[in-house]
Amino acid sequence: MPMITIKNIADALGMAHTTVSRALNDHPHTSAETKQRVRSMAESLGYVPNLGARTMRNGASRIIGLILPDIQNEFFSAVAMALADRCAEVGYQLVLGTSQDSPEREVHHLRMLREARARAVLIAPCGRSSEQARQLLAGMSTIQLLRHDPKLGASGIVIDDAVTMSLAAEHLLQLGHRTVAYIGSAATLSTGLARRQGLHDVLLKGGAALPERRVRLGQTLPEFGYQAAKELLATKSCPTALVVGSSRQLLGVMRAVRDLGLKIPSQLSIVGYGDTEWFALAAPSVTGIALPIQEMVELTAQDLFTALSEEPGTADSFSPLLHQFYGHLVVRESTAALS
Amino acid sequence: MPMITIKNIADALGMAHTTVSRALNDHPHTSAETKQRVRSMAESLGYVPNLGARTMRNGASRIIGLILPDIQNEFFSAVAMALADRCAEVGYQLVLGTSQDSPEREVHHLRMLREARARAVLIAPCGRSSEQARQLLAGMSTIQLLRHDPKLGASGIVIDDAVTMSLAAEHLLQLGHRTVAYIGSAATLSTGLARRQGLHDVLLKGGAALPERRVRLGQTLPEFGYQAAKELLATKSCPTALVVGSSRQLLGVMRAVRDLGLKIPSQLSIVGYGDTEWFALAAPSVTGIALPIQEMVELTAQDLFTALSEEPGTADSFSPLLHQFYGHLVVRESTAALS
DNA sequence: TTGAAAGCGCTAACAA
DNA sequence: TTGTTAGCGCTTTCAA
Repeated sequence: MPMITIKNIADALGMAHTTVSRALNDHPHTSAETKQRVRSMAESLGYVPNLGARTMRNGASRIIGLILPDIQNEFFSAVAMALADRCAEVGYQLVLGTSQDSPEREVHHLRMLREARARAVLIAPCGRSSEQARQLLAGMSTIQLLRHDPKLGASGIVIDDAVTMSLAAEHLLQLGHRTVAYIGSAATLSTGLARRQGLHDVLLKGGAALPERRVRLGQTLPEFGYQAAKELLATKSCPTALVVGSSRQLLGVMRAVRDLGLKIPSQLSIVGYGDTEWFALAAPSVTGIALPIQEMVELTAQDLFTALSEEPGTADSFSPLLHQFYGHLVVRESTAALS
Repeated sequence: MPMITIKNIADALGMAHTTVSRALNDHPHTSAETKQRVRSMAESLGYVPNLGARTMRNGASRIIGLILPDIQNEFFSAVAMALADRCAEVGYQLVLGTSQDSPEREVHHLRMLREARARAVLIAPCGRSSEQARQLLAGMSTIQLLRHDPKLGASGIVIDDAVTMSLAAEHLLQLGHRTVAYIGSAATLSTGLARRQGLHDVLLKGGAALPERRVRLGQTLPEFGYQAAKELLATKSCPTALVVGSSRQLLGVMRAVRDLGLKIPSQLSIVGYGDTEWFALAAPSVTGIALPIQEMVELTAQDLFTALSEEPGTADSFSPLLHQFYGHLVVRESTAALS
């Protein structure tokens, strides 16, 4: 089955292929009759335009790149879902790449996107982005998402993790906790750093230190949470409260707590970062910090369209702001006053 | 910042652009010295190949299309994640489209993929795929995934939902349940139909009918599960067991059960389809049917590469089989013998 | 081993 | 309103 081109249509209709092109693109100076004839012929021949040719001609494709560390994370998958919808609505295609927090993978995807002449790139930087990544990004309209790396540009749509995480600290201080532990994502991520910092600072001010030995940072996987929780909770100086910076890690933590036979919240209070659907169903239900995902996605889509409506040449000029969002605490059964 | 082309490189080096092309593509009949000179010049000029031009020239792109109903579903997001990795490994780009179970959206994505001359398409059909979708798919290497629509081709990688769901029926019969209700996905989906059928047939054989009035089919969203559960459990002839065909719906069901103040499992046994991570953490923990997601993804990737290694012209000839997988029951606290 | 020429499908000037 | 010509960047003949 050979691909039909505008030339085939032109031949079949005995006209020039440029006329066909104009008719298909609804060019103003074209007779209504021609348009009609061309379109029905295109239809009956099964014509499918060649995006590659169009891209070459126009110098830009209709591809939007989305680079996320991971797409199992409900946070990221919500973003991917919403953006996929929005892109389709305006006739763009979404190319998805997962970096798995690896700078090499990140740069690979950026390179491919550049090769495809992507119209814009949405990226949650891996935290150790290479110089090459910076250069590649510099040539494309970029929106940083959920995570922010100043090296890659000023603009971004993020959560103020320090302030948001401090809600957990205040909540626990209020309940009388003074020995708090933390499990979270690696310090190489902007989020990992800020969350820990926010927790640390407020706890300290409240007279509760967060020493290294009660902190475990690592991959946002259930497995890491499990290991870290086992380590932290097996010590003699067992903390009275535990904050977990990633809902994926929290899954593992809950399993560990169950294995260790710890009673929540009487023996240990737990606060999770995020507010995944299962938090309310867990035994006991988990106190979490709800994040305004929908609002962030909304703004991202808006920024994206602003970027798309600008000249393809002027990269990164559309939105030089860092938008900060804030979460709110949702208290459930997993936290209680220190008895 | 203008885009560098092979012509620019050629000019800078005083050679023909064809030589540059050959050097960059590691063509056999090219001197090692030329290759070296060309490559370092390409590097220093910041050359980025134009995929559009290459696509036009070759008649095929390096794009893989992935069309899923939804990507929040852990089932689908696991697939998307794994495939994104695999595609990147072999230098392909993954274009993600979400159909939201709408035939129109589905056909839109297929059309765009065809326009982009996608090398292959992986699709979980929406269940009411249009004739146009069939035609578009016929021109591309296709692998049906997780769901199967015979209209769109014989091959596919799916779960034998009827047999797998019958595990739930057997389990409940064994526990003495005879009044079972079912909440699941729409009958337009191959999965929706098969799951209900599998449950129905085995229950009937065991002397427990599954009448219409104890069945609610609809969208795989928590909200639908919530409503459906409220309806089913508020009746006088309240069932003693409830099977839920979608883990997303189950989230809503659990909320409804909690709102209604029903005791699980003493007043109601619950079996979920799938075995999401939170099943083990819920209160009470949920009996589920674990599905071999990883194995399926593995096979999908394998089939995909077979397809890629074949001639671009010969669509759909690579894997004319329907691979069926089976789940297994994981018994937890939410099911108990009828007292 | 390299160069010259042609053409992939499309659109934008310009001419008719 | 339509046709002619040219060129986007690349690879593949074919010739040198």
